[in-house]
Formats: sequence, structure tokens, C-alpha cells
Amino acid sequence: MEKKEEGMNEEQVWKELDEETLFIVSQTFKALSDPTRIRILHLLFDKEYSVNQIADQLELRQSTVSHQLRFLKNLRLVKFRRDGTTIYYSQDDEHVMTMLNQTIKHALHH
Amino acid sequence: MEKKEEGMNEEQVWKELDEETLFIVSQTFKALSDPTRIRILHLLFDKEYSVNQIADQLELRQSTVSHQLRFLKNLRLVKFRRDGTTIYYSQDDEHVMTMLNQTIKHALHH
DNA sequence: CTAATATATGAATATATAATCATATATATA
DNA sequence: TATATATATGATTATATATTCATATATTAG
Repeated sequence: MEKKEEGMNEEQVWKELDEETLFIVSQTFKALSDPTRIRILHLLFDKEYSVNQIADQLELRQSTVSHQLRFLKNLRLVKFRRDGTTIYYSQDDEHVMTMLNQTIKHALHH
Repeated sequence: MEKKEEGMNEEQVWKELDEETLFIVSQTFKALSDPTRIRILHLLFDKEYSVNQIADQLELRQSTVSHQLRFLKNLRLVKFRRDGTTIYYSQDDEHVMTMLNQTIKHALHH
């Protein structure tokens, strides 16, 4: 029951995940672990929405939506375009959206 | 910019996720959002490990591992079998393990 | 039964996170 | 320039979470 540190000279060689990979992976899943962010991404599945449209549809405060969009934007899960004073957000990570969709389908079958 | 509450009689009918689905989905991703749980699940990808083996391999306290295994067990992401005083844990959700693996691969390509 | 070992659990604590309010910034228009 | 509208941001607060220590429980061997 000894630890494997530098040696790695035992029956199994286990590649531990490096810290950066671990960080990216955990952040990605963290984005999908909050009900509010899930609802926002789910809404953005089909088309773009402005911040206020999202707030209206999901009955959330404007600042709540804005904060969460910043989070999603930092992870590049959403992108935006400006039209006058209005900013439209849309999805920007196919892999993540696919995972979300799959998991929702999975969950819907009880 | 009006809300859609009971009516849903406008251009787009948006099926909001029900609370239970939202809960299941968020919990599933929450399981994968913590570095320690990711490392444990990643370790369990190939084969079963006892609690102490996990703690040794990942240099974690026994109680930390035990607490996290309880979390994963409650979500049925891992299962266990007893052999004497030793309890061996192994993966128990193919869908989740596949998502984890995909996302790790994704992250490894920076 | 006693000792040894493996695992689980409860309480405490430090940290992270989400929502909110108030306000700042940015753009467009009169 | 002044006003209106859309969005972003900083500070605060309440809550959730992960880890740790100490200890409890469970199994086996002697």
C-alpha cells in the first residue's frame, strides 16, 4: 500500500491528470452544475437571446443573468454580438452543448 | 419584452426544464466539477480500488476519500463490494464515465 | 473476547458560490 | 447635450461545499 511518487516502477503505471487539465475539466463541468446556468444554456440551444430576453424568459434578475453570462463567456461556452445597446448571446461550444443535451435526455427518462 | 407565464401563446413555445430534471442534471455535473472527485473517477476508469488504495494513489486522507465516495455512491456513479474489511469501489455509470473521458481528452488538446 | 485493520461518520472550519441591490458604463436618439 | 435603455460590475450576504480531526462501526484473526 505504498504511494507512487517519482518511481512509478510498480505493476501499474497510472498517469495522473496534470493540474491544468484537472482545472479545465472541473471548470467545464462546474459551468453545467448550476441550475441557472443550465437553464440559460438550454435556452440558447436553438437561437440567440439578449440579456433581457433571457431574464424575461427564465424570470431571473438582469444582474443574475449578466453575472452568469460572464461566467459562461469566460469559459467560451457562449459568445455575443452587439446590436445597438442590445447584446445577443449564443452558444459557442458544441461539445459542451452536446453533453448537456445528452444528459438532459438521459435525465428525462427518469 | 413581456414574460411568458401560463400563456405560452406567442411566437415561440419554449419547454422549460422541470425542477426534477434540472436537479438531476445539475447534480450529475456537480459530481464531475470537483478535482478530487474527477481524480477518483479517473482512477476507477480501468479497475476497482479499495478506499485506502485510492487514498494512497491520490495522496488524500482516508476520510476525504470516504466522504467523496459517499457522494458518488449516492448518485450511483460508483458501486462497491466488500471483501473482509476491505471495500472495493468501481465505476457504475457508463454515460458519466464516457463524458468524463471525452472532456479529459478534449482538455488535453489544450 | 481482544486487538488490529478498514471504512464511515459527525462536527467544525475555511472557502467558494449565487443572488441581490445599487450603481456604473455604453449606446442611441431627441 | 440630456434622456432613455441595455448591460456590466462591485459589494454584500446567505448558503453550499470540501477538507480535516476525532471517533464510531464493522470485520477478521488470534
